[in-house]
Amino acid sequence: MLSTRLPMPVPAAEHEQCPVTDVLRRVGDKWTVLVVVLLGQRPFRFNELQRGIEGISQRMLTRTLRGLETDGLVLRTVHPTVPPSVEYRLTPLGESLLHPLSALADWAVAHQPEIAAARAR
Amino acid sequence: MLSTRLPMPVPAAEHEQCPVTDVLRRVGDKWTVLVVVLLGQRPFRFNELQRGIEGISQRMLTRTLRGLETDGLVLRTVHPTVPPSVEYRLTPLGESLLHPLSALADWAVAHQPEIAAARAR
DNA sequence: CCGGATCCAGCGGGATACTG
DNA sequence: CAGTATCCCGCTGGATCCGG
Repeated sequence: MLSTRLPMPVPAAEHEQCPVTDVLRRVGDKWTVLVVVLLGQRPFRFNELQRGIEGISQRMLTRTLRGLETDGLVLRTVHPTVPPSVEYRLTPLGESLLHPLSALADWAVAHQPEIAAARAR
Repeated sequence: MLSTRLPMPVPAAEHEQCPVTDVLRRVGDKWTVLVVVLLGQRPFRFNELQRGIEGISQRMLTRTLRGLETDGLVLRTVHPTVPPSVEYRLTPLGESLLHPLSALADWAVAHQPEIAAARAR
């Protein structure tokens, strides 16, 4: 996709709505990764998730889950009981994201000391 | 790190300054990935980079490069010529980031159709 | 050529209160 | 229980001008 010499500029159209940047910005927000990791363990109910993540507000948990649901990474199932209970689980697509995500997570953990050392300077 | 049953909430201290989230937010910003990918090809000079990325402003290119430099991912070399020329290149740490990054990029490209389809609904 | 300084619009994200 | 509706604030990122 990108030539080795790059004589021409990367056109805006190519990175303005680039799927890579798109995914990275989604995953780069404050809570998404944490939610995905938790749902990677097992399905969760809404309040269960909120109790599971210290510091997240109802609003942000809702927004995060809606975003993941919109992208087809999370499946939302409403059980019409009283009181209602809603279950969230990763879709196969969501589970497939866990692999490259944990690869980057491993990199982050492995090189954390180098990054910290660089920042100290 | 995370138990399989999660009886206790993920403490805020564990994700407030988590190295994984830290890296993801850095990489999730608007221009960083693009710059890293370009520098993964060969060293670049400042204006050369700016011409190479359509739409980036001087300010944002500077900020992006400073951030990468601070984290030890990019090396900045000033050649004291007139006019001055500054060369940017990836450090070994920066190059090592390319691998997990491209893994996630590959995932994004591969599943782009599924995500687009999910969003359409 | 390579920035720094300043100003400003937009969005991410938190707190709180209310509802089916 | 599982949200929605408001309000508000800080930070990201863009535009512009200035300086070594």
